[in-house]
Amino acid sequence: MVRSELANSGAAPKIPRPATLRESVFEAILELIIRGSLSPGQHLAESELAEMLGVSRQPVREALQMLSGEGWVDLRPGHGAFVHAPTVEEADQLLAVRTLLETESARLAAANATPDGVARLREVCARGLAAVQADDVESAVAANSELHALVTELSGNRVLSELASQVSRRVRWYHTPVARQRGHASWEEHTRLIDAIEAGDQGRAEQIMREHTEHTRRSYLEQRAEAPAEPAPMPQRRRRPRSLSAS
Amino acid sequence: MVRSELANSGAAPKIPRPATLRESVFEAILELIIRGSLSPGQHLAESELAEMLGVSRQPVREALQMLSGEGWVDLRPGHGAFVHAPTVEEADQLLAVRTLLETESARLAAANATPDGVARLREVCARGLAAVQADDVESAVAANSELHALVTELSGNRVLSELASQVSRRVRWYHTPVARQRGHASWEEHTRLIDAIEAGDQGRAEQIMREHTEHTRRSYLEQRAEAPAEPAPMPQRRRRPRSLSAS
DNA sequence: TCGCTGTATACTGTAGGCAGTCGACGACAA
DNA sequence: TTGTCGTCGACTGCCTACAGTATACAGCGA
Repeated sequence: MVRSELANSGAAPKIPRPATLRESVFEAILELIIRGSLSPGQHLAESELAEMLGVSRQPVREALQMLSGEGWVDLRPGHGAFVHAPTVEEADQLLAVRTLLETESARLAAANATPDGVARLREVCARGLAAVQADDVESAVAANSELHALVTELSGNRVLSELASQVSRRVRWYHTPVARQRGHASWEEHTRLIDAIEAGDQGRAEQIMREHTEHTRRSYLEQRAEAPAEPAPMPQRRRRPRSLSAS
Repeated sequence: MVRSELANSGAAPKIPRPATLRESVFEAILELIIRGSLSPGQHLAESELAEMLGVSRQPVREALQMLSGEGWVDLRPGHGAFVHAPTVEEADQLLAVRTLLETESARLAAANATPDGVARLREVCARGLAAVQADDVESAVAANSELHALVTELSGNRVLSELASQVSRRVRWYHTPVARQRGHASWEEHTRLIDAIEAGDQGRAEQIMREHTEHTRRSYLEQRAEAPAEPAPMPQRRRRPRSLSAS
């Protein structure tokens, strides 16, 4: 049977359709989480998601497990899946780990830098700067992720790179509002970082990356201290409001 | 229907039966991988595993995905699961990441040390030393894992702790032979580490842990340089030898 | 009015089965 | 002999269905 294009009904974002259904579902749900259509703590009923996306429960189950593996949802056996509700403490710890991983990545990238790698860094950096100047926050955030991922890749340690990417993806979830504030300053730091990498100066690259990520971390915490957190991350399990989309 | 105790036929290790079937299956397969009953690169047919463990394919599928999330098996869509075959390079990178994570853990543990935490460390350390003196390698390795896990836990950063544990579990896979060599020296380092943590000396704790893990890493690499690696990690997909157990 | 118990409901966990697809092997042609 | 095509087998991906279980609500008794 030809697959029915993941029924783009309602809030379900359309997707380019990767290899398997479970991957499509994975990305669809992740998109819903990142966009905020599914709020933290919300219960995700398999059958509901399945119906909404036009597939059976099986690929939904598998997608939820993939999401659980990356920390996006919590799986309580016998109770189902819940959108992960990160506490301030956890976010802080996550950002600390990110600093650790990316700092080491920067150091290694400086140690192993190639002209080609540096050129790629500069290209992404230019794109990011352009986005900031055009006030295009979304593109700027995307470029930021790309740049950091590239640095980890250039570290030459694939295990480190994958771990860092995974952590960074989660960080990105609550990163957008911060990016809005910092804009230019952040990209100026990026430029200095690339200079250090190009010069092969491990110590400086390390130092810049540490300050950079720590700066982001502080910004996040301050911002969150003002806006005193989400609407109580308690396990919501209402008698289904008949629609998943908003909440 | 009452579950039939995961048919302990053949090489399948018996298990205490956790909450769900997929977790049981997860642990059973993991055990088989760690013990070497399933060799790196080997193709894992779902139906075969299912039959062997006395369950249907569904929980096997889900267990395989969990294993894939932790890097134990590779999932090639449309082709199934293969026992992950780590190259020397990957193992080296993994050990490097482990050094990074555990070094930071040690520093934080020293910063946040409590008398209770230190007491727990000493207890595990004593057990490890006893095991080494009794020439009980398996217990020594287990105690070693436990000790390192405890250090990360005492760091106070749960994200870091989980990440480190995950990495360490994978390291442990090829750790046993190394442990055999180092024995005493390793536990002497542990003792000094605990002293540093107790004293709250972050720099020293960090330093000791770095040297300790780097030492392990070098030992592993030397050892693997001698015994020139596994029997060619190529995707084996033979016409099923009618039994999974050995190879 | 408050607490407990029984019942109904909805959801998860698991089983079994079907269809599509990938790879291997053998036959045929150059 | 070598390269190509067709057939066969096996396995994965997905779907449907059933059983078990936890939760919520209503009714009952104190």
